[in-house]
Amino acid sequence: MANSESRIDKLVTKFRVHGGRMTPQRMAILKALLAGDHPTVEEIYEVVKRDFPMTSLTTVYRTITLLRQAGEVVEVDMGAPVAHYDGARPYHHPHLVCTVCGRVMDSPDLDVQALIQDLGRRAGDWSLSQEVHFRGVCPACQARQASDG
Amino acid sequence: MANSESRIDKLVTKFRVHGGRMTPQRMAILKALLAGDHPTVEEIYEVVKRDFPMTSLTTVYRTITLLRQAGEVVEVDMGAPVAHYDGARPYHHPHLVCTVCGRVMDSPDLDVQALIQDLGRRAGDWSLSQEVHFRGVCPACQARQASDG
DNA sequence: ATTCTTGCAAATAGTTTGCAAAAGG
DNA sequence: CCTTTTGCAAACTATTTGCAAGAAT
Repeated sequence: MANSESRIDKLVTKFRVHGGRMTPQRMAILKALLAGDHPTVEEIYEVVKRDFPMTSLTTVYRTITLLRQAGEVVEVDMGAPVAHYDGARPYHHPHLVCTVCGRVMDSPDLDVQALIQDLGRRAGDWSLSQEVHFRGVCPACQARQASDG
Repeated sequence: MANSESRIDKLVTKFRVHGGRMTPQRMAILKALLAGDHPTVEEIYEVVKRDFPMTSLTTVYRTITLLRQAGEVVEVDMGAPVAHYDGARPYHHPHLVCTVCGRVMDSPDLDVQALIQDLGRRAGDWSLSQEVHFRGVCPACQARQASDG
């Protein structure tokens, strides 16, 4: 947990530096964001409510929005139908998204630099980021599909 | 237009084969879908209304849903905030999505087969499709950003 | 004729916003 | 104290659905 400890510290600092205030709600949201694996707003909300039951969904939305604006959280939204958030690696990088359960996973080590540069040029000079989304079926859902009908 | 003519024919056939009926609304929607470049439901609706003003948004949604179920239309949805549809190439393939204007473009020729197989295996046996989304800024929006502030 | 399709209006789901009360610095 | 943040309720946007009227085969 040493990693997420220091990441928490960085996020707390971020709030103060930008004139923001550190509230119990925000602290709980930061922890839940980092504890989960690409959680949705709803998932963060559920975790936060355990320790801090009076926190509202609205505040989770607002805090995530703030962190996104500060460049400390990355959104993974394939519109299916809810967005997931990555607070651990707040820079664009490739993700795998399960089309069955919606689960989001960081891509294994993959260098897309050369690929997106070549692709962007050939597309007529698009400036592509490393925000690349792959879609497919995760192992758990494959197993479920095999055992069901 | 010989291409989209035959594609229209294929879609019309698809409706009849599956016991569906060909209505003026559906015909207009098919044409608008193929005439546009990755149009949204709203864009299809606007085009359809020119020739067939009494068509409803609901019917556009329902027709697109039907075509998706029949495997004749592919959805490109990065949740930002509306989905775009590709009726010309109804199989999964890479797309470029502009993070500024939302425009969707087919990827230039790109063989992702080897990439997704390697990636899927290394991710712990995900079964990845060729539905790959790259995000970036299109040339038009780059120019606009350069000339604005 | 019978079944499918349509249009409307209402429902839904996720997210955002206005506002007065509460809390941080 | 003064400003920011919160929680609630209401607004909003994209999409879906129930239902009676209308159209296709």
